[in-house]
Amino acid sequence: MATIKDVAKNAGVSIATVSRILNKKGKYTGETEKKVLRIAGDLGYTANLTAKSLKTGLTGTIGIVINEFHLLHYPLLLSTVLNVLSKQGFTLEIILNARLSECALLLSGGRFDGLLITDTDNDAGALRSLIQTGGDFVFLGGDIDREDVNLVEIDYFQGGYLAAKRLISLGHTEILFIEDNEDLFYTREIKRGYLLALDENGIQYKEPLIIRSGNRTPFSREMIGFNAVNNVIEEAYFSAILTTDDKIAYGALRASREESLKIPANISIIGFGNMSTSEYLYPQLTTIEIPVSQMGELGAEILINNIKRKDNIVKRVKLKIQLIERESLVKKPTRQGNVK
Amino acid sequence: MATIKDVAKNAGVSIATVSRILNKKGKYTGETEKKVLRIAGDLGYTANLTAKSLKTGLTGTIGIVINEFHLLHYPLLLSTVLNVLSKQGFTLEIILNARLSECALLLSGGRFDGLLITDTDNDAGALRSLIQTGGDFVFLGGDIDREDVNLVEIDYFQGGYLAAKRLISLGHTEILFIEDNEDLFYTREIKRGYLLALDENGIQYKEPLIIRSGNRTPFSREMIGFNAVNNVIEEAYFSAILTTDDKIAYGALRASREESLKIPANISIIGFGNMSTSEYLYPQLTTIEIPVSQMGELGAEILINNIKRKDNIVKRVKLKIQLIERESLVKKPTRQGNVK
DNA sequence: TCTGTTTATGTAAACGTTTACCTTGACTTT
DNA sequence: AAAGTCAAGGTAAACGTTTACATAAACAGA
Repeated sequence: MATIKDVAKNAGVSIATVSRILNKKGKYTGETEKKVLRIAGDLGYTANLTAKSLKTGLTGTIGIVINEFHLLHYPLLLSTVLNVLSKQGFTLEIILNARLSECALLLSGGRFDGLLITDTDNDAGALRSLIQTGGDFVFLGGDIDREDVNLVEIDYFQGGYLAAKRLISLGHTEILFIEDNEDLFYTREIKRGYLLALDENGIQYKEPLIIRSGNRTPFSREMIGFNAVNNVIEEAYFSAILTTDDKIAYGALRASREESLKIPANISIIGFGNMSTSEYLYPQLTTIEIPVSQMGELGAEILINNIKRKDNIVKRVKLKIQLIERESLVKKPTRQGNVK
Repeated sequence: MATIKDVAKNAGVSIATVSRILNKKGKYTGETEKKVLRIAGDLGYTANLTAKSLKTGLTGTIGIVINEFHLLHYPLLLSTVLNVLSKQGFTLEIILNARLSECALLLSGGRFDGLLITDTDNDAGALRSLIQTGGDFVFLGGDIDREDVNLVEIDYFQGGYLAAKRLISLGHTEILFIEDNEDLFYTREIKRGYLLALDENGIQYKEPLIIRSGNRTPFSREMIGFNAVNNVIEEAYFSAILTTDDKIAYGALRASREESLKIPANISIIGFGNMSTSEYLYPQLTTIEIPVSQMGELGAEILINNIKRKDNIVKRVKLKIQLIERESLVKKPTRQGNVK
């Protein structure tokens, strides 16, 4: 591998001159420039980015910490973040399954100019040492208590609340709630919204109507929804289903159909996440749209601004959520009992 | 930021000793070890990985080049690659939209120990200079002519062939083929398989039955499928649909239903990719399963072996593909004409 | 007591860059 | 012609590590 030294020697100039020409900095004649560039080309010289980073203290790399990579919205999040970053000349490195307590090490390890942190654990001590590093980072969603860190979050609570309220306004009072991994912050938030809507409307929460799937279930999300409906339908009546993931809704839909229930005539259903396919489903799935692209874009922009301009104003954004009404949502049927 | 020098000074030892203790290499007493570790902790010392990389020539980072990030299977590919790599102590950096000609620079830039390259362009010159870097890389799929590079690929051709053959065996002769971006290698391969199956069975290919979506369509994949059916159904009869993506199939399914066609009674449909939700669709979608996890796993393992053991045996794997038969596939209906 | 071996630690070079500062020579100004 | 300015390019330190080699002390064997 040719180094700047080799180029300098072959061109008969000092390495300083080569560096200046390659970085287009400082003064040099067109003649030496041509010579150096030719030699560099002949030798197949490529600058060693590690050495450059060591000297300049900049790597051009952003790390993104992700723990639940299987989650519905991460592909979209990643791709929007990547787009913003690559336009600004940064690259993205994915850090899988890192606790918040490891983030301080990551940030001070010199490999990243900044960190995007998703769905992390709420660990006050770890957060404190992360702040102490003096490095730049932005949380994308998550259960963060402190007010003095950058955070772009999604109002999941509002999503659960809106969805449940809409169902109630259509006359539904027995609403089956099928939740995802209960360790996840967003799952808890959606449930909180659902329960508040019930409470505000004087609806008593009935026992088997909340399905917890446990935090490390071996089942797919679709299977969670499928099983939930199959299990509950024998035990209790419900006229609507609220889920924390479109995929759960797909499973619930299938199970309902297999019980010969007509959707949405017998059971209305609301998903979460608005997968691109949900609009084409039969029936088209009513769902909560979460502004994942916006979160990624904003987060990446805030981070880059912090890195480049070092403006230290803390940015906090809470993004609103939208209910997309489609075919799977109708008024509560007048007949009682799960019709077979 | 505390450096190894600070630790050495504070502990009253040389930086060599600190380095030895921190890396558990060479000899030292338990006493100095304790002292050094305490000081390092007090100072909040973290090793600078950039400096370490410069010295050792190893970064512990693998780059993965991805151009069509929106493709169905990349999330799964990424997550399996990440799993293999993180178990071996490597991290993954995503490089978006890099032509093959840029890969040589990436590999010799010193930032990566190796490169995984997906869906790249077929550029013989670029490939030659990539090989010349002497660095390690593995292609994951793609249109690679040369036999002397590592390649894990999926037999898309076989997928298209199998699917079409199965449709033909069920009596279908008018098969609507809806394809994705025709710039993509896998799209071309699937079509090649489809055409061979037609040919082998003496079926004349009929004009409007191949839908090309152009290479930079602004439409979603679902919309491509939806539009295709809507446009062709007025012009020509078909009893089966073959697509290059499950999402296209979702759109085609929806459009067929809106034309009051019963699926699969009137039209059989086969997707590509086996999305997790496709099993729960109504009707359950028959589809081609592509071994994406296996490709990622194998590719990552081959790359790591090359990096660690420097065994230079070229590895070439072509992974077989499987037809998953589900409800959306039946015999050709006896009645002619698109029934409304 | 001398020699040889082992152990713990220090010294300094090296990895490949960037850049502050210095030198040289040419050109301008008076 | 002296002094000043400027352009072009060189010198060498620095970034934070690792590690080959050197050194010194301790100890063993004779």
